[in-house]
Amino acid sequence: MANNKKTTIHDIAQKLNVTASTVSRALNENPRISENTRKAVLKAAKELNYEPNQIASALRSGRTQLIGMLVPNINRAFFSSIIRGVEEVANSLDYRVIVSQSSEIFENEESAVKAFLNVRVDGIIASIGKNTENFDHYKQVLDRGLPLVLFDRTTADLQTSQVVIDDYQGGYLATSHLIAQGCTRIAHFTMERKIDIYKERYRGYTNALLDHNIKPDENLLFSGNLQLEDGREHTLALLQKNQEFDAIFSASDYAAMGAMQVLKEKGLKIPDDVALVGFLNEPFTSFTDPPLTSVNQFPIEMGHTAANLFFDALHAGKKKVVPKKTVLQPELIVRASSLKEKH
Amino acid sequence: MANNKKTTIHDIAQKLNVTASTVSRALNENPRISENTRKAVLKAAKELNYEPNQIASALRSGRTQLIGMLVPNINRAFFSSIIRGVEEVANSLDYRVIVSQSSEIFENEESAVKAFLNVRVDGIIASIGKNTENFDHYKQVLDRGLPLVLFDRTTADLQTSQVVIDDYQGGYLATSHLIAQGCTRIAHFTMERKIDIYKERYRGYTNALLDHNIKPDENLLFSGNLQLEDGREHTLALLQKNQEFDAIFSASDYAAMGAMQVLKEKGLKIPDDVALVGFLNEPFTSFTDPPLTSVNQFPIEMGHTAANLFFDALHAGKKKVVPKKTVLQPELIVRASSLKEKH
DNA sequence: ATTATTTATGCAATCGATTGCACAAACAAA
DNA sequence: TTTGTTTGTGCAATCGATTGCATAAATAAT
Repeated sequence: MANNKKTTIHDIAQKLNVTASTVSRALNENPRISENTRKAVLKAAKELNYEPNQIASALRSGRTQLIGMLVPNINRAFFSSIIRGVEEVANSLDYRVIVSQSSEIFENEESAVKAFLNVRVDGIIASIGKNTENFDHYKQVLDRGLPLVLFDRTTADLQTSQVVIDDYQGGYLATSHLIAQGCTRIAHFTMERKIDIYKERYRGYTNALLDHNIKPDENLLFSGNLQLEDGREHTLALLQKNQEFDAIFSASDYAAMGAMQVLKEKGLKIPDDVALVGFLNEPFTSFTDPPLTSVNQFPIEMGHTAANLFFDALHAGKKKVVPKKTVLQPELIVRASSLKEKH
Repeated sequence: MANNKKTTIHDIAQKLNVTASTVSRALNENPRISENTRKAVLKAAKELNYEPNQIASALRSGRTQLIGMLVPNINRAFFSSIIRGVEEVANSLDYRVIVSQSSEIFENEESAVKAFLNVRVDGIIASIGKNTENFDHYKQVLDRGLPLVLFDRTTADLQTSQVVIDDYQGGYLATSHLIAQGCTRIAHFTMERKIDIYKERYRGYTNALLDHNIKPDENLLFSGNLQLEDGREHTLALLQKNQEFDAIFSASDYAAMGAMQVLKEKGLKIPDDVALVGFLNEPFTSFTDPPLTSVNQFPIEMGHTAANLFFDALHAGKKKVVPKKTVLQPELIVRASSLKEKH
């Protein structure tokens, strides 16, 4: 049973007294092959335990059925969920996903893209690193006529399809919700970056305030890295400056978590003294005490969308289509950290 | 600048009036090539902006520099961290990782392995699905002489390298710690599966009790799916049965989280009334209130180890080496949920 | 100076499938 | 019957790099 040599289309051809071309066409459902030979080929293929060599196929056809996927960090819930989403769609279409991470390091990003091109992936789905300002490696992808889809962290410098969530709307939803809970002095934790996402969340926050006739107060605005420690520091600063505040909207769940810790340490009640809203809907948000209200970005859906955009571009082929930009609507997941008793 | 046609070794060869063989050898640092031509080739390659076509190389050489990696779920912290670990080692050696998930469905596992073989990966690193009992697809991998490394969820049915953590030791550490905190009535949440890992944790639990002259009590043992809801149910059952207990060691953080919720709802103090220890060290464990003591499995290290075992097997080549089994030692991360004041 | 060895390169087959073009056979139209 | 189409296969080149074997040139040994 253990055929040591893998069987090729030539073996099938020989067995049936036809040529490899015929076998190849039969296997690829080419309409020019008669029903009889097609069946015979399929039967022989099964008997000989034939498995196609995708490498050989790829070399000749130029199609590897591989997608290169680049994320900043594989083991961040948001990104791993997006990978999952992409993988689901890709596998169902018999494509495979090669994953690399940049770890937010520009050189890694460059070399990963180069490696993808060397293995001749059929295209790339990527999220740009935080510190990336040069996009030549991505332009090479486009120059080769390969599909490139950017997600979450994108740039206007590249004319290509992208999928993002409506960060503005996320910020607006979160802030409006806090206002609806009766909060008027709402602090905001943000990050200053090239990336637009934080600016958008901030803009949503500001506009929500203005729409409800609340004047934004610079004293309530804090900029940092949005890690847990940053959240702690911002909150301590708020308390020490003796700033009056009754809510915090953090552009990241981690910083919100830091705030929660400090507030509890200081004996403040959440949400009654200070209501709290984060962003990302990290898995841990439902396990904190109180559970943390947050903005869901639907990462798996985002992965599906990215994959679909990818295949749209792939099937469009050479006829350059107008790049599509899909904006997903976020959802505010209200939990106890911001839900006050009726007032 | 935009060379539309990619340059090949033939272009380089032509430019230098040598043959493609020479160019190939020069690029692969074959010692039979003179220093001069090597340099000339390298220079010309750079000038012509040459990028190797790995597909062509793979077809001829039989080496794709691709590793197929199969996990139950990409977006589980434990697995995504292992992927990260594998990826770090692989990329540093110029290998790429193709990721697929089985979602614990046997058919997916089978077809993923088959797909890996079709793209001619150089080997596979995998964690077996919960319900997998037939290992023929993995045997095919071994039959082809390809390296196969199993991690975390393995089986004795396959003669191949594997890396696991010492689940027994994890269970023993956790339980001993609770005993050291003065607990004597320690409940255990486990799961009944083909997989050994839960049995081992349970065995560690039992032996730790026995070693401290505590008689295991069947009334304190609960079996389920170890999800949050299971933890809630088990805890409610404990309370309703009016079982005396002063600690819970759950084989999963999620079930431990369920226990924490119920205990708090019932007004019990953690750890003073009931001390709590989980397993996995999920990211959320440091964010609960109180933070949850848990057993760290070092997933990134596990990924590194799996990758190293993979490359060991790969370099060993045909000369079948004895499969290695690496057992990583887990670490108990003590947090407030189990740390009592001095007593 | 002649033979033996080493060094550097070329030749041509090969990996396994795909595909444009040619062509024979079968069938339809006139 | 003759010409025109359609249908089903074969031929042979091709994708781009690798590699066993042969060989010319350079060097060492006798």
